[in-house]
Amino acid sequence: MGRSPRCSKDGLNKGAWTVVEDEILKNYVKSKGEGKWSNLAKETGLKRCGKSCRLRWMNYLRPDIKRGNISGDEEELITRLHKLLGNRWSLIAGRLPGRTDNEIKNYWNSYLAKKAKDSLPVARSNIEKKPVYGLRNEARNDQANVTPQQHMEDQNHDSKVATRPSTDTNQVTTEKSKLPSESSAGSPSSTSREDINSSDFILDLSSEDLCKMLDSDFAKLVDVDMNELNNAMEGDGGPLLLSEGMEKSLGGIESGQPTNLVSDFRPLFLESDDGWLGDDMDVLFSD
DNA sequence: AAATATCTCAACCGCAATGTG
DNA sequence: GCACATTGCGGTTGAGATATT
Repeated sequence: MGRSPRCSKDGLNKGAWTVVEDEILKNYVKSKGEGKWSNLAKETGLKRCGKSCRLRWMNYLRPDIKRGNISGDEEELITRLHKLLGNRWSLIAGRLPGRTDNEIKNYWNSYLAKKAKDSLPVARSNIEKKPVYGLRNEARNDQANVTPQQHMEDQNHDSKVATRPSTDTNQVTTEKSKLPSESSAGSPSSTSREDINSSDFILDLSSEDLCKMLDSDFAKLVDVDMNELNNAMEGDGGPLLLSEGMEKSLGGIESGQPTNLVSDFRPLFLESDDGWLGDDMDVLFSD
């Protein structure tokens, strides 16, 4: 599966990984830890670029990766997070223990995006249908003739740990301050008040992670908006208006009524004199 | 049974951010 | 401050599996 080797530039292998390559990579990470991907090839003689090694480790060889069908809860969480964050798959993956950004991205593109596009509610009846693919996966897993990779996979995931890897936290804390994409996959990514206030979503986030998310991303978002808003207010742009769709998604805001994005979000994202306002909500959070 | 369409997912690519000398 | 190397992310590709005609 996957792409076939296209070239052997610089003598590097491309395409599907072999069992031997996987073993080399795993052994290296075991002894040296993650991070020094470019050194890996030099020190082990593995004919793979660092990028490829990292990808293989992150998406496949990590011992804590969870395989199998996305559960209904996970699907709902993905949907909510995508609505909130857009196509920031690594950030979304950070909230789903054992799931990789690639896996979530694939799942979204192959299934949830269509659902979102069709504006279908997340109906259980549809979820029940999905196991058409789930059955396919199960059938694959049950196959007696598994590829060496699949075999390894099974071994790996039999012993998988359900806890989040420490890198997940790093993913959140080191996430770049990109704004949520609105152009992504034709799906809504506006930040809805309903989502922000959604108790189950909030409960799903640990206070630590949420604070990190807010500190790393939305605080910057607000900073940008503050500057841009000031310019817009004083310049030719006039009051910052939200699109009709965005207003609707924010809920309770009459269409056409000028909306001050900053003032709407400020209570949620900005710090008070005594610290982030969310601190007061910590009692609501659970880990 | 064969041809065709659809789906899945591992892997590649390009870009931007970050680190290093 | 600059140039180069490395890392990380999101978008995209395409082989193989499966479903449909």
